[in-house]
Amino acid sequence: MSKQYYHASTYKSQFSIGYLVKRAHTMMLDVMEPLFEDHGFSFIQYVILAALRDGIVVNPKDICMQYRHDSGALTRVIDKLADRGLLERIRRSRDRRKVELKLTPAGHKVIESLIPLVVDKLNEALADFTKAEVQELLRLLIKLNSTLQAHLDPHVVAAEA
Amino acid sequence: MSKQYYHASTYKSQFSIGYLVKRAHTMMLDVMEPLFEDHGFSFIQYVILAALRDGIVVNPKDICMQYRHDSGALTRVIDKLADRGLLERIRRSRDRRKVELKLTPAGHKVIESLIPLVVDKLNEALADFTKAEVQELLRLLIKLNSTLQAHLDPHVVAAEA
DNA sequence: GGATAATGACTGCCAAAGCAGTAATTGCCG
DNA sequence: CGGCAATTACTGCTTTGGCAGTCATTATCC
Repeated sequence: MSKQYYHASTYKSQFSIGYLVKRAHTMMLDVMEPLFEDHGFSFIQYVILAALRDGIVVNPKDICMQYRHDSGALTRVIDKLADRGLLERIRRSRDRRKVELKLTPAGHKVIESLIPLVVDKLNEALADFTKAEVQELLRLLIKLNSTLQAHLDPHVVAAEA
Repeated sequence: MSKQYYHASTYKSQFSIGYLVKRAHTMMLDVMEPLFEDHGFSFIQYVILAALRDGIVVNPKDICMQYRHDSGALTRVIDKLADRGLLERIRRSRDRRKVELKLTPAGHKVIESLIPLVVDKLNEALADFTKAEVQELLRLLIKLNSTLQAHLDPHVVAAEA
């Protein structure tokens, strides 16, 4: 059905998209995590603040799915951020099962102070790239992600009803 | 010093290389992990077997650095794989601090049986890509990784002594 | 409309990762 | 050569993530 770029008989991890993505992610963590720890935040805490800032997530459930974080563990992380006054939980009457997460002014201030540090590191990581290469890498990653997303979603693929 | 692709004032996570790589990694896990669990292996166990198969790592230390896995935690994972007879620890006289990990025939058999499953999923994930796109994505990821690697290594960059 | 299933956040328990410290071995430098 | 720092694997303890189950709320279906 799908074309064969990889073949079991010739497969080597070194040229696997999976391996290369994992490796990139690993090294990104190595670069980024110290930034946040210096400011008293774990990586997942940064991720949550940044995702809220940019509207990537609204509810805890969104974070669980987007970042593959356990629901139970997440509750406790959010507790800590809320205790520090960086975000608040809001129960809307629309669907009272859901909790809407919202950055407080203090939360906004924190995430905005971290962004420049991240931007610097990203620029360093891309120092050898031309502008066209960066754009192409972005395009291909976005394409890969949308394919993976479609492959994961139980959503309807074909036409029906 | 380094060119500015990202700027703090316009930064949005959605177009961050870091975010996109993390997202791809997350979804790869969502796709791959069930494969291994069905066969009684965790993802990290698969990673270790595959890395040994392809010569990416030799010692526990290699795994720690390559995959950012805690040294202590890793000892216990290796214990279990050794208990199941999939790999063995060898002390060479060359440097007796190091432990060389080696797949047993049973270990080889297991990893070879898992590879086709991985290959299938990778091909599905790349179904919408042209061959040229795949090659370009590989090239750019490898380039990104080598830049990150250089940035992380404490090794000497400039000329000296 | 009312029973039943599904959803979302949360809690308690267990397994795994992260941290610090230990022991054995090796590299380094006078 | 001899002392000290660095490296590697490993062990105990703490923190965190993963899992199962609960409760409240909403959607579904007869």
